[in-house]
Amino acid sequence: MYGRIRMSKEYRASGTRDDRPTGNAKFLARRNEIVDLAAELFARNGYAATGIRELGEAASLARGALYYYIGSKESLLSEIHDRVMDPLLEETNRISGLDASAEARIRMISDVLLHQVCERHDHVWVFLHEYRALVGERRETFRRKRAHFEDSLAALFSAGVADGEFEIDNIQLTMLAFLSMHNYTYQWIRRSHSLDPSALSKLYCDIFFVGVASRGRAARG
Amino acid sequence: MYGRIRMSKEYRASGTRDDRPTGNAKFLARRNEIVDLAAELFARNGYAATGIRELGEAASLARGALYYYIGSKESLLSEIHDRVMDPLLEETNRISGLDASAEARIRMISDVLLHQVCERHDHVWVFLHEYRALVGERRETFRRKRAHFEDSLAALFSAGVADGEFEIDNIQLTMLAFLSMHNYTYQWIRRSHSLDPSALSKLYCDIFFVGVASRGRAARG
Amino acid sequence: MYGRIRMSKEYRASGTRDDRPTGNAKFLARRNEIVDLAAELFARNGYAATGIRELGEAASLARGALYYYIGSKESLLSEIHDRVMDPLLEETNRISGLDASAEARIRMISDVLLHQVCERHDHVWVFLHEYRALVGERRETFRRKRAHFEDSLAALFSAGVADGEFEIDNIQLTMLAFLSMHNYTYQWIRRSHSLDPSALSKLYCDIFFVGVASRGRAARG
Amino acid sequence: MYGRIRMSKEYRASGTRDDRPTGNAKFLARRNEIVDLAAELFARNGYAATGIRELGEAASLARGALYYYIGSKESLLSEIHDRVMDPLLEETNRISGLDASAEARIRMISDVLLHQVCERHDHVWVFLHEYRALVGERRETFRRKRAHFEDSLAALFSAGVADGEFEIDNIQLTMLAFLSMHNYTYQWIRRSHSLDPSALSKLYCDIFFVGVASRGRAARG
DNA sequence: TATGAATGAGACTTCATTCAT
DNA sequence: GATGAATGAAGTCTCATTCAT
Repeated sequence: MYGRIRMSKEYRASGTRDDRPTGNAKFLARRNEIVDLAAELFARNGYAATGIRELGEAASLARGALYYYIGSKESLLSEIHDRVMDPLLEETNRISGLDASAEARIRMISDVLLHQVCERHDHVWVFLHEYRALVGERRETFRRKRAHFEDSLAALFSAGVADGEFEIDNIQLTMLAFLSMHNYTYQWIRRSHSLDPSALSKLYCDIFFVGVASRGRAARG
Repeated sequence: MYGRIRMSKEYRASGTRDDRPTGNAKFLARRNEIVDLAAELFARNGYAATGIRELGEAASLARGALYYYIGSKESLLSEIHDRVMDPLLEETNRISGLDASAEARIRMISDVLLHQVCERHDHVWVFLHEYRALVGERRETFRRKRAHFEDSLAALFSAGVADGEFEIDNIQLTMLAFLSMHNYTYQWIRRSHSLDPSALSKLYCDIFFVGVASRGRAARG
Repeated sequence: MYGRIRMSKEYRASGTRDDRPTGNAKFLARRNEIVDLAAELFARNGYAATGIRELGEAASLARGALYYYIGSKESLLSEIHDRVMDPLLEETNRISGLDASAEARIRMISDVLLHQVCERHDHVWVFLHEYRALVGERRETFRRKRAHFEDSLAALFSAGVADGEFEIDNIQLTMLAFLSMHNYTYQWIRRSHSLDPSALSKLYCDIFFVGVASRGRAARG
Repeated sequence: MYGRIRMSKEYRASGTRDDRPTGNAKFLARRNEIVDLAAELFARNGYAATGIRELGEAASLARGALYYYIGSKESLLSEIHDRVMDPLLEETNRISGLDASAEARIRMISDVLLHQVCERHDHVWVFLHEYRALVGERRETFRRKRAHFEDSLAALFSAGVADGEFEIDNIQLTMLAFLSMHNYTYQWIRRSHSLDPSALSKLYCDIFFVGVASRGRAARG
């Protein structure tokens, strides 16, 4: 809240360069650790409720030193978003281009999604739960990437309809239903469940494509 | 020369009572308005980011007067939770006891859920998104109610399996899949969609019971 | 603190009369009860820490009605002071004028003091502990009365010296020592001690006039 | 868009540590100054009536920076208490163990007490007047120390009786009379009196052991 | 007589962030 | 690379008091 009013270093003079050694390997390694820690704390306690002091303590770093690495609290949040969104988009693009049935490709994306949810649970939590704390340009960038992902997914459903694989009235809503089922998973899954993401993906997709009603399955035997 | 020592309500000697006229109709009406306003602001800006001052301005009430009505910020949050959870539990209990097929009863609950999501969108947003800001006893109460709801839902799926209506391997996960699809809806639905909740419920349930794959539907005629 | 800045009714327009029926018997009786309650609460929790709300609850009176009786929080404090100081001064004046030895008269004042401390413990606590919360004219009035009392007491010690009863180097300090011993008693005495004030007075005065050393007493047989 | 959720230190997850460098010399020196200032303000205006803002102004420190040093207002009060009680207990223990008559040792304690009252008047005022503002564990700790001190003093009076030095009926009450006389001194003494604490101690003790009555002294001459 | 609703100042405290060293 | 000290705005909440009804 404060950071929005006071002009932070990162917004200072457009065009001036940050003096942080963004290319240095040791710097990046340490920064990575800090982002991981931040994701953990933000996921556990919430972004707003997690103080910079707390993060410093977790990283065994005084507040001043911490800022050397992070720039600002919000840039940390932003980085966590990128770490989820960027690999997801890459995979989605790759899968979309594969020569496979729409269902097969959607199943692959489901698998990717749930692997992320399970294996990078902290990051995904922050990504799905705290995105509204991003403001300005960062928010817009994130919104665009998200829209791109949803469009790709919707395109696969469209393709399935075009190929006669699916019978769908409302592509957009169906895509959102699919995504909802996957996304909300971050709320109740815990690593301790030691749930196999691929098994969960199969469960979701079986429901989505075939349903749970017996006569349906039986008839299809 | 002399000042005051503040004593928070939490520490006030037991036996002292709040002077708010909890039974008065006008008081309750005004309080209702304020809770509605709070739900709107919490949903739009987030619970943590919404200040009491902001709420006071929205209610055209000085801060002191505001507290006359609300008790505390967290009690406001708690009330919003109750307003979602209590009717939901009541309906769920009623529906669970009906003499109807498991599928029919689950479809009814889906309908209730989505009506809430659409028509009390602000409250539901707060309920689903900000529950972790509750602490202590309030949090525990809420957790219990939520577990009770999930158990009721799981019981219906179990009943469906017992009656041969459904083929389900993992009741708990299937219930969670069903709930995930519904719950996450609060994230993307907007009243402006002017979406019919019942139609959306039907869409979700058709997917859930029959799936979207064409051959499935075809086979079933 | 607030009352010092905002102009309260009692200070409003000099010359205008308060519209409280100060002569009405029922009014005065109720007011008396309230002052007693206030003394109890102020003594137990401290003046600053006792809220008007608390007092209202103790009196089963809404805040508005309470103000009808009390005028202001500080006027309550002032009244408690008067209830201790005024009888004390009266008694002191009476005793000072008696035809008796200085020691005898001082012993009588000691007795009066300790009866007050024990029997009006709440009022005395407030009187001795919270006098600094009085401001302006009230404070000055109180200070004057107190000085008058101390002067009367010092006069008795002087008389004792003049009569050859006492051997004292510093009258003022000796008077203060005497008063200190008595006054501080409010800190540790409790009604539950069911201590006889007269016995305590005798104990104090015996110490003060004869001391506790054995050879002294022995020598005096 | 997003704000913070405040978490008070009291509720912070155990394991997190304060970031105040409690071992640093410069930090401690500055802290000392602030505690001294606080004692002065608390003594002059009362604990409840002294605001943190006021203290900050006196220390030429913004409120945020002030909290860096003090932790909380009550911890300041607590520290002031310790600064009085701890040396007092230490001295009392030392003196109690000396090989001297009970009267001699009691006179030493009287001397220590009055030196504190005169030379650390602000601290002692706060200690004797505002102790009830301590709550919870702090209050209990303080109460225990105080009881320990009183027990030590009572033990000396007992020893005096056992050795035939004193004639005392009620040890406890006599000890309290002695203490009352000393403690209440904080109320009327001012540094401006430039009173010699040792002289005052002698005055008190002479009264206490021998009394002020002439025939007593004469008889003992 | 009594009440409920309102006021607005001010209480203590925490926050993200900066900067000289 | 790192630290400790500082900032100042904003946070939630309580207070004594008033006044129309």
